Amino acid sequence: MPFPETEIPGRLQALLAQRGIRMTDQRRAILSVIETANKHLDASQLLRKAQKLDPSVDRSTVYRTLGLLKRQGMIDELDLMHLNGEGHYYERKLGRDHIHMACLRCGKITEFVSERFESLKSQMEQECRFHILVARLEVGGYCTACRR
Amino acid sequence: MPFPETEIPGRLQALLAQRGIRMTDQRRAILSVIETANKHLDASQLLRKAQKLDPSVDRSTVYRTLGLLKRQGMIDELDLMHLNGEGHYYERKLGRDHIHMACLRCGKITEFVSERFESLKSQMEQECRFHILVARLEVGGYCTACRR
DNA sequence: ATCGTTGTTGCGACTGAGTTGCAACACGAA
DNA sequence: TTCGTGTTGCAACTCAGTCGCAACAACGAT
Repeated sequence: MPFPETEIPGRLQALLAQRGIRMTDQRRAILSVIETANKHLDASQLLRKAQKLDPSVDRSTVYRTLGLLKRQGMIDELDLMHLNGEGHYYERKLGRDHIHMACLRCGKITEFVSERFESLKSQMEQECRFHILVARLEVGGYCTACRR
Repeated sequence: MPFPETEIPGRLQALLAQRGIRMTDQRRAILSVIETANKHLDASQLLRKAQKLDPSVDRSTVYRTLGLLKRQGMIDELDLMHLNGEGHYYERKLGRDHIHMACLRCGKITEFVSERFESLKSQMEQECRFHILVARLEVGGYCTACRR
C-alpha cells in the first residue's frame, strides 16, 4: 500500500486558495504533477513533467513552489538514502507519517506505517516537551529479495 | 537507557587497521577531529579542523575519507533538517541509534534515545523482512524554550 | 470591465556541496 | 631498500539549489 489515503485531485490547489495564496498556471501544473505522481519525484523530474502541462514553467519556479508547499506543510522532503545523487524527493503529505525503507542493492523503496512510530513521536513530544512539525524516518539496508 | 559509551581515542584508527585499511597522516588528522568533536560537524568544518593538525589535508581527501567511514559503517550522515544550507553533518556511530530533534526556530539539536525506536526497528525487520544497516530519524519542530 | 497593488515569473548569473581524472607520492609487506 | 598498490593534492568539473531583477499577471477594489 504505497499511499495510505487516496488523493482528491485539485486538493492542493483548493487548500492554497483557502489560505489566500495566489494561483498561477505554473503552480497549477506543478501541483497537478505532484498530485498524480505514482512515485517519488525529484525537482528535475517534476520540472520535466510540469513543462508538459505548461511549457513556460521554469526550474526556479519549481524550487520556489516546493519551498512554498514545504512551508505550508503540504509536502514532505525525502533523501531516500541518497541512492541517486544528492538531490531531494518530494511527496504529498497525506494522513499519518510513514517510514521509507530503501534497499541499498536494488534501490527499491518500501513504505511502512506503524503504530509504534506514532507512539515514539508522542514519547518525544512528552518527555522532551518538543512540538513536532515534521518527522522523517529513513532506513537503508537490504530488502527481502536482496539479502543473502 | 542512556549509555555513556565513551569514545576511546584512536579507536577509529585501530578499527581501520584491523580491517587492513591503509593509514596516512591525513586520515589520522580527520579521524582525530571526528573522535574529539563535541558537536555535529559538516565537511568544511571538518576540513578546517583537520588542517590545523595537518595543513596538507585537502577538501577532496575529507570527502573521500567520509565516504570510506560511511561504507565501513563507522559514522552516520545527518541532514539536521537542513537548518544551515544543503550540506551534511557527521558523527561517530556509537552504541545504539539516537534520534535528532532540530528546533526550527533556535536551531538547537537535541538527541534522544528510546526503547520504542529499537522496538520499531525490530518490527520493520520482522514484518518487512528487511535487513536494516542504517536508520536515520530526524525531527523538526519547536523546542521547549521556543514553542509559544 | 478596468485598474492598481502586490505577489509571481523567467532569465541568467551565481553559490556551495560534492566528484573526478591524473600524475606524484607514500604506506607497508617482503 | 624495493615495489606494488592505494592515497593524495590539485584543478577542473557537475549538479542542486538560490537570487536579483525587470516584466508580468492574479485578483480585490473601483
